[in-house]
Amino acid sequence: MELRLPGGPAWAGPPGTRVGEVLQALGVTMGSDAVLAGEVGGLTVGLGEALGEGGEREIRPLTFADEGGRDAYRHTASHVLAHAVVRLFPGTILGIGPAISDGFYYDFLRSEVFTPEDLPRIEAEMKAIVAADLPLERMVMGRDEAIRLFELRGERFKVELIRGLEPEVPIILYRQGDFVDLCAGPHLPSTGWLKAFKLLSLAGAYWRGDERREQLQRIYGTAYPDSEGLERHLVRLEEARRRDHRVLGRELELFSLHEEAGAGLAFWHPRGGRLRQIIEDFWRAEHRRRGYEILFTPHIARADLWATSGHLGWYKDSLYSPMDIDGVDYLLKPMNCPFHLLIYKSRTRSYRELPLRWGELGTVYRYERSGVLHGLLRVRGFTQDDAHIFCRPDQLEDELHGIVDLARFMLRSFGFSEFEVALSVRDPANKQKYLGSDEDWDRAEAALESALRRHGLPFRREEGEAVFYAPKIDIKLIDALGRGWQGPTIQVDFNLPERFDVTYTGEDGRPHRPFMIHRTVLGSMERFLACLVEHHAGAFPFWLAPVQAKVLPITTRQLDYAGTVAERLTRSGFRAEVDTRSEKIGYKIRAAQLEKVPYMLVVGDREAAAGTVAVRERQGGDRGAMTLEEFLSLIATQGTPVA
RNA sequence: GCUGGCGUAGCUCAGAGGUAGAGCAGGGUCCUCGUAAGACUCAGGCCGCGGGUUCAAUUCCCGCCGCCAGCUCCA
Repeated sequence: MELRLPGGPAWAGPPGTRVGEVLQALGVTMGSDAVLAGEVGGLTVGLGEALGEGGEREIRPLTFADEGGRDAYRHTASHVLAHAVVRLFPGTILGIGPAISDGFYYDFLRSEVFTPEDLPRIEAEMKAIVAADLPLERMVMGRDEAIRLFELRGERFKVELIRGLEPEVPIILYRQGDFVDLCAGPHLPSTGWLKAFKLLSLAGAYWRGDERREQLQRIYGTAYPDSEGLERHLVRLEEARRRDHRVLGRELELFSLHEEAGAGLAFWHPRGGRLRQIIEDFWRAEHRRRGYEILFTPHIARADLWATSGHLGWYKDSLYSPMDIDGVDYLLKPMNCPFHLLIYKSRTRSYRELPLRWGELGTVYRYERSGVLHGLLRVRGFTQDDAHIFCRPDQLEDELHGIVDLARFMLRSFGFSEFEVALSVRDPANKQKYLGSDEDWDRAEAALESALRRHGLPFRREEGEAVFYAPKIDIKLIDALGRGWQGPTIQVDFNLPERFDVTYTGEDGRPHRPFMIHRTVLGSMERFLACLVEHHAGAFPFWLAPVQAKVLPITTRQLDYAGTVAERLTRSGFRAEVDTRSEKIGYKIRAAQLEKVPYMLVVGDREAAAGTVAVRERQGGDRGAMTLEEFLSLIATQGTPVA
């Protein structure tokens, strides 16, 4: 058989040769900081794996920079973790232990609970296993034999896993010393290849993610080929903690949550309120510019309406209990769409008036289980930047294109430039479980896809991910730390137009069913604020900053002048405040800096006499004195976003 | 909802079966100062809520509420 490096030399030899030997013969350097695994015929293979039969194929060396190499590395770390745990805590039953995007975990069943104090002990044991440099031996075993082996060891989850495997799938086990695990691999050749790793946290997790099954204890960790990589990861975690919107939200007085009021209900403070108003004003103006109308609808409606919409059925877990009004049940709205449909139906619609683009900053209430609530990211009452578009089939693609364009424009304006786009479409093998005609689905999916292509946006096509009534586009924002945040969602809805029997009169004088697009750009005001806070680490760009300039008098002598300066700025439409405390200038600067105010205007006797301000930037420091007019023209262009 | 952890002043955190302390923040007085913390002083607490054990509970036990890390789900 013959193997060839991509665009490189070839190797020929007998089947059964190990991947590592082939790579070595081809002059590839292997090791923790070099090549960790290989890829043959599109499959990741461990270096210790013997190559099967096959014609001429490509062999690609994988390092930690490749997903395959990284996963092999971390997956091995998870085995070392499990090995250490069964050594320290005999009788522990193993769940599963995969590599994940930032590290690895392993799930364990054990009657006693792990405590944070156990982690260093387990880590120490892991280091011993690494120091012993135990080779990882890959074994293929008969099904019954494997089941017997794990039954003997009391590993009932492994037995369950094996029983669940398709008969033609080979049962692969990996052994390191006295530790054996069911595992498809691949792995590093030996435990000594692991260099830097750390156990990070403990959590509960259900066996196979099913809450009806046993709850296991999960240990999370991460691993890198060098301590610098691990250190960088830990610094990143620290940075994420530093940006936590729950902490910054309190420190910057943006919002609060109150036990007295109930979990998951947000209170917007004056500073947060300013920010929200700026966002909403910008949102409304941009929507009007793009042909949207703004609607306002109630917060409650008769339960019948939610029966018509179908929410009472398939959405009932998210609804709050009805309230009785004059003997009729009313529900708090979980969505705005039925209301917009009522407005649509308030009179007959002509093909001439389509598309209708109707937006609403609509506050909705959805029950969320207590355990999932999280700051402003997951709440029970929130304001969506919702809109519904009713259009003719021939307008669908342009409308979708326009929405994507609006979404990008808005997000760029708020400082986001990186996105991850997913297009969720039908499962082609299972078409009957979806509402709506084949033709409509094809049209909608094609229109969604072409809207993305026209924008040149790279996207992942996810078959079978669409909900039963709508294909959709989901756009994730990537923040300053590379984390993803759910942003715009665009759905073509095949359910509600039918249920509400909405129509328009076509050129032919006959009723036609319009397409209904459901979309949000920011998601919800609450979640978007959280996202903005974390993305900017609380240091909002000038146009969003709740306080744009803080006037800092050197002594109380300049209080009057400082007041004049602030007033002048306020009258020019900026948000300015004076620090009137009797403190030294260093103290006031520090305070303003911690408040993350973009501009500090220091005014002493010199400035008061000359009618100037000494400008200090949040980043960049002292910019020297300038007249108030000069400062106003400096900030004049910063009052609006630059998309 | 489940598992584990946590809940003491606005914030960060000490403390202990005999009913509480620090730093920062806040108020006051003094200082009037030139680019990241001036001095002194005052006030601030149903020790999350309810029940139990005890002579005595904020401390121990139980329940509830809330928060944190996850599981699951979603805007």
